[in-house]
Amino acid sequence: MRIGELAYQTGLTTKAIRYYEGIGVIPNAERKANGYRDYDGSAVDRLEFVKDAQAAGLSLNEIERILSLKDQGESTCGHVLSLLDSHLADIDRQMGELRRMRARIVKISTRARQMDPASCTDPIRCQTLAITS
Amino acid sequence: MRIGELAYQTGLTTKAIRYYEGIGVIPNAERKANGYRDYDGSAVDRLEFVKDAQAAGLSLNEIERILSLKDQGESTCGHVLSLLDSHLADIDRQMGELRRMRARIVKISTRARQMDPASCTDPIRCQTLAITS
DNA sequence: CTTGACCTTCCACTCGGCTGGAAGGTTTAT
DNA sequence: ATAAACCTTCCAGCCGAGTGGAAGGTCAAG
Repeated sequence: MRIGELAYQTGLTTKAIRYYEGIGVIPNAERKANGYRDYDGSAVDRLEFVKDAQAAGLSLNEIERILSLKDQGESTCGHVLSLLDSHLADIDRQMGELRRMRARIVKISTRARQMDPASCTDPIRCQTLAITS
Repeated sequence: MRIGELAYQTGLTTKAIRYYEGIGVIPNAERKANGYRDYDGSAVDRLEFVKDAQAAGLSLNEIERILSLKDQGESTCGHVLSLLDSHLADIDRQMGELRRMRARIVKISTRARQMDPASCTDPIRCQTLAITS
């Protein structure tokens, strides 16, 4: 199958597929006599894996690591699972950050809304945002 | 005060301060006879405002909008508050995304751990990540 | 024979928030 | 006199995940 067909089947663009090949997420494609890339069904599987892994929040770099381990025959799902675990920790960290940011904004808003609006015409002087904790 | 002193007082780098000036977040600095930038105390206030607004998750672009309104004398804390509100919505959206991602990873992990490890040596075939919902 | 739909490569650009370095000018201390 | 510690400008590059376009090759249908 040619790259356009593969793109159609996976829902990716041909650009993205070539990009993945360029950065090593998928191996260099076989070529037909005319130079066109030639894929078989396993390419679809591999790209679906890439998509699922991306949807789980893994970067292309992490995905490449998983797949290169696999290509060396060394990978087990254990590797993937430990990567997912560390990703889970990362997500929790990000959520904590967002929660802190949210709390800060709520605090600022609440305080600002309680102020006398007449005395509050300059956002720097009225210190709307000036909360450090 | 020169830019190095301002950087020291605000905890920013001189590079960052010049960058902020370049993109209009802070106004063009006064210059001394030798061409050096010359700041007064209000620059510290303004940069502290920028830092606080950044810590609240606003982009430099949004901060610039707030400050340019303020510089035109049109800004009230009301503007800032409505910006913060829309930011709150944005944070909630991001948190929802992270929650969904987290749930997906937990689901994948749980399922994968229940599989027979012996039959699970290829992350593509064992479909560790193949969850679409 | 030409049109259109494919395919190829390569280079540039996007977003945001800076940082690094080169090449030069100024001030202060020794 | 000279070193160091400032300052100036401008240009380049980083991260990630691609997208856009140019210039050209290939193949099938009408």
